[in-house]
Amino acid sequence: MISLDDLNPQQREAARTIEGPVLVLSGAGTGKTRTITYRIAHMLQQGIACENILAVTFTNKAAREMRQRVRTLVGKRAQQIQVSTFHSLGARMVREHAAALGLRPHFSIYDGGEQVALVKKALRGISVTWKKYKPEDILFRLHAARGWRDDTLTIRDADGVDSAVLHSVWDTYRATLRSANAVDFEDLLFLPLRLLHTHKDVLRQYRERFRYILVDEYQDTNSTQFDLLHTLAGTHRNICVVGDDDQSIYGWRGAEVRNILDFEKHYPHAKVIRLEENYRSTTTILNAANAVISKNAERKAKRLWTQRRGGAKIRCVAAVDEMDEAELVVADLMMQQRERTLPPSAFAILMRMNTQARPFEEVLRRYKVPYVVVGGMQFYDRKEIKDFLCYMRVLANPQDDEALLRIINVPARALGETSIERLGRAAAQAGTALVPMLSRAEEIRDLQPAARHAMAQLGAMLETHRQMLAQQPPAQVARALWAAVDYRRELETSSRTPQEVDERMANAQALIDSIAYYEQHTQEPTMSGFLQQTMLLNRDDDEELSAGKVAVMTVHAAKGLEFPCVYIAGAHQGIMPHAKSALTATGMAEERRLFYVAVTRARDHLMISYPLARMRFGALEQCAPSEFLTDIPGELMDWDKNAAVRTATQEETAGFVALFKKQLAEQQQTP
DNA sequence: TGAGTTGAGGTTTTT
DNA sequence: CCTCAACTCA
Repeated sequence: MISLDDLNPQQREAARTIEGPVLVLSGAGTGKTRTITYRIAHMLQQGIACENILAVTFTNKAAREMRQRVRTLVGKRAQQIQVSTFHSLGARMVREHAAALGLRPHFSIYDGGEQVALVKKALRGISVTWKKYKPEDILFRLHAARGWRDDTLTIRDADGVDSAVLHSVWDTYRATLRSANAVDFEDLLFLPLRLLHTHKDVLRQYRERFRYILVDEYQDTNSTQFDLLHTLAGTHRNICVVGDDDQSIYGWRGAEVRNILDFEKHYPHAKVIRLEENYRSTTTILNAANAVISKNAERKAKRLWTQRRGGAKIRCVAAVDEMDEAELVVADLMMQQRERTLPPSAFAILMRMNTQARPFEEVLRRYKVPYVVVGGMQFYDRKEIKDFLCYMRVLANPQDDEALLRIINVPARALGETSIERLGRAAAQAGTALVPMLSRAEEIRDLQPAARHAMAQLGAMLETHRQMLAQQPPAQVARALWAAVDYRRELETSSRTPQEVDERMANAQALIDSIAYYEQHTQEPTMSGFLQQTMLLNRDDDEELSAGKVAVMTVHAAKGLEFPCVYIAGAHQGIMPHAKSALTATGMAEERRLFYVAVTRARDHLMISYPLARMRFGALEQCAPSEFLTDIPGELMDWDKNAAVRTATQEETAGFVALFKKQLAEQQQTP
């Protein structure tokens, strides 16, 4: 049994208001997850059935955490509650109604990289070079212009891009997906929406089932996600959204802050609850954060406060260049660590871009400070993992031409560009996908005998294992195919050391293990089921890997996290705010929110740094301190040590750096 | 097919 | 400056 008395009055109000639309504005560190989980537990106590609750998040990690925490509150029956990401919910709906949406059951899901590849291909097809037209940009425009009813484009503002090009690319893109029996990430939201609007019975069924909807990080929803939620919540309007407009930092990806700002317009008479008591940071840090964010014009008024008094001042440091900045930060970090006997995991170094991490990595490595760069090369980004998954995709969905093209000559089978092109032409003529055409290689006239043979062999191998899939569990088939593929041969040519070969083989092996794991935890395991799940599960929980290490990451990656000691690096004009975003008012507002998110990650200590000059495009460039620094009241900051933030001369800073380095050297000698 | 060369471009990236 | 990708020649 849980008691809502454990919550503060506002949290309690949020947990207790079950019926009707509710907007919970939860500032950073105000116990959002706690409130949500208590709310769910309370709903169950009120007799609401598990299966009538739908909780939607953005990340798998958030979903997992929510499920876990509800479970500790209410026990095993929590498993019955549908807690999922937008995309996994969508994938499930698409899977359950594949036929109605014109898909065959074992459809593939194309990720961002493959979407870009398709756009490139389409552009090449109409001989448009993608110098001026960046594929990512085209893709963004296409998805923004797409209507969910059918796939027609409504281009309002082509803005420099030839709309005929957009239409042409779109047609090719859709046709390719269709013939590959594949969907892209956006389809996982669009197709459910279309389904609900075209099949009233299905709509009724989902509304009946999901009578209570809860949405996390609502400020990050895009217009499709909004429509989907709005459609599902249609008649009952039992929708509770939780979010913080001040932490909306994904506008560039299509997130609409307006969704949260206009919630009361979309849902008249909605109850609005503000969570403003912060349980994370010191007064100093919160006051600084409040000062920065209050400069934003359009926002839901709120002011974070805490019962924690005072706190250390925010330190501000200017370094000579980026390398010096890294030295200063790491030196300080090591001193803090010693003085306060904190583990490395108590520290985070936050930056605007991944590329800024380089000097920090170098210095951390030099001083043997354990660290992780969060968001670098991910497990699923590795070539061997992608190749493995493509082999499995080809098995599960023989129409998946993209997957086949990736692995058709990996390991090398002497199938070059021309042979592949001939295969493609023959397949197009026969009106079939590439995989079935492989087995009919002898029908392809102009093929070299060697290529013909290689194709027939590959086709036979794939066909054999595809048939195995009908009788044997997926992990077993995966193991068999992987052995037959002789991928080690590929690794031996592309790896530098024998250890690397073993390591990369082990990576692929780990995937086979995860198929086995999936089998044990799923009622009707299929290869395509595994793949669909895996495609949506990127950046795996590297929590174990990151335990006990200093976290180096972008501010975006740090959202939702907290650390006793935070360093914000590269806090200068051009980076924070970023020059490209500072051009528009909305961009600027988002940069400010980003800085706000960075500041509010800190529990106790915050140090902000920037280089006075940095190498850029080969030339040394002067850096001015971030304009956001001037918004922090002076009494909260400590910059008298170096006076750099106002106008440090090179000499002043150089002197400071020298002093700091000397201190560091002393530290090193007495470890 | 693969290594070497040239040239452009250089934000963030939950799924 | 440094990286990535397209192009080029052996």
